[in-house]
Parts: sequence; C-alpha cells; structure tokens
Amino acid sequence: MTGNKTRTQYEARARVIKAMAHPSRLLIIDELNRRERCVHELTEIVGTDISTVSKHLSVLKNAGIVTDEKRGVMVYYRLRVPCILNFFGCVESVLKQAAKDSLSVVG
Amino acid sequence: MTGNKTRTQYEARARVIKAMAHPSRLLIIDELNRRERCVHELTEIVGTDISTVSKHLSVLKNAGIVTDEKRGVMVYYRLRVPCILNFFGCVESVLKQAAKDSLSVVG
DNA sequence: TCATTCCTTGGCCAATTTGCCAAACGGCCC
DNA sequence: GGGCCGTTTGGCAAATTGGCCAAGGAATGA
Repeated sequence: MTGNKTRTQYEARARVIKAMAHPSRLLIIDELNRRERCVHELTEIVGTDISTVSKHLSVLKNAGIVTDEKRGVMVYYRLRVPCILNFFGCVESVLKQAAKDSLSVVG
Repeated sequence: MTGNKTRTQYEARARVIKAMAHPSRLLIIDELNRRERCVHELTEIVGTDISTVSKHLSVLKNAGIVTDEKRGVMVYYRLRVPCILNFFGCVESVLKQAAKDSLSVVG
C-alpha cells in the first residue's frame, strides 16, 4: 500500500516545486547559490517592491529551500539544499528539447 | 540584471517548473517514467475526472515535458526528458532537510 | 526617547488555477 | 449514416497567487 508513493507524498513534493515556480524566486535561488544575501540586496537584484521580495523569500523559506539568519538589523538568506541547482540542468534540457520542436514554453 | 541570465530565461524556466508543480502532474510524470500510458489509464491512476487529467496532460505537453501520439482512438503519452526524475531526488533532499527542522512543507 | 534603517505583515484587487459537468470532436465498426 | 468509445474543449465557481501601498515591528545610534 504505502509500497510506493502516496498522494500525500506527491503533495509534499508539489509544495516544494511550486515554491520554485516563479521567475523572481528562481532568480533569488540563483543569486543565493553565489552567496548569501540580505533582503535589501535581493530587492535590488529582483527589481520589485521589497515587500514582494520578502513574501517570495517567505515562500522559499516555508518550502525548506532557504534559511534566514538575522544579524543586527539585517536578515541574511542562503540556500539550504545545494542540489537545487542540478535541477536547473534538467529544466534546461526540457527547454532545449522544446526549442527543437519550437514549443511555446521557450518564450 | 546582474548575471548572464535574462528575466526571459527565468520566465522560461519557471514555466517548465510550474508545469510540474501539482500533485497529480507529479504522479503522472512518475507513472510515465515507468511506461507510456493512454489518458484513460492515467485517469484511473490519478482518480479524478478524465477531463481534468486531459487538462493536466496538456499543461505538461505545453511545457515540453511529455509528448503524445495518437494510435487509433487512443492517445498515448510519454516522458520527453528522462532526467526529470533526478529532479525528484533533489526535492526529496529538501523534504528530508525540512523534516529535520519539522517545517510545515512535509505535511 | 526619538529617528532611522531593514524587514515583515495586512489589505486590497486583478489575474490565474483547478475541478467538475456538459458538449464537441474524431476514429472505428456495424 | 449511426452509434460507440476515447479524448479534448468550453464554461463556470471557488480558491490561490502576485503585486503594490501602507502600517507594524525590531535593532541601532543619536
């Protein structure tokens, strides 16, 4: 029964994946892969309102993808699971394949 | 924008990831990794209305994750990019880490 | 204490997503 | 043609998301 994967497990996975499914959050993940960053820095990089970035970060944090650490007035975020980046390699494969067949995803 | 990646590229990636970000679609991907399946079979596995499954499949297809092939009356779907599955390994890492800190994602 | 800086939260609105039902489409066989 | 089966599409309601603005902490320094 629980032999393999339950619906609950798929839901858990989906929550993690969903947390990544936004351009700004992907940008944030990419940036945090380089080094930790405070919210203010990320806001400049992303280019939207700081409240919006803060909400994106809380989505990522809630999904277990990033951690935060308060040092003084600043809150520094960093990636919690480095392998997230391999992930992107695969997504690129999809996009490359899609490009061959000129699907609309490639945008 | 800081790096060599444009917003457009992040949007393309997000579209692919977003297409995966649903429990039923993850289940479908997992199943298609075993072997190709027609819509009717997938409907039994997923357990929702066939029209709902069909829409999930069109999301996956549009993202370049699956292909379909009509043979007679049936439409068979299969994975287009096998590495999608490695992807899950990483998601599991996230969940495992999250479990350690008992975050809510694990649900 | 007060002001400043950094960040988070609440409120609101527009846009998107998900599910079902019902209807349409497309092969196939009689 | 007519009927059946497998699949897709349209339409609708409920729920979720993403963005901004404004207000609410929390740490620091004057």
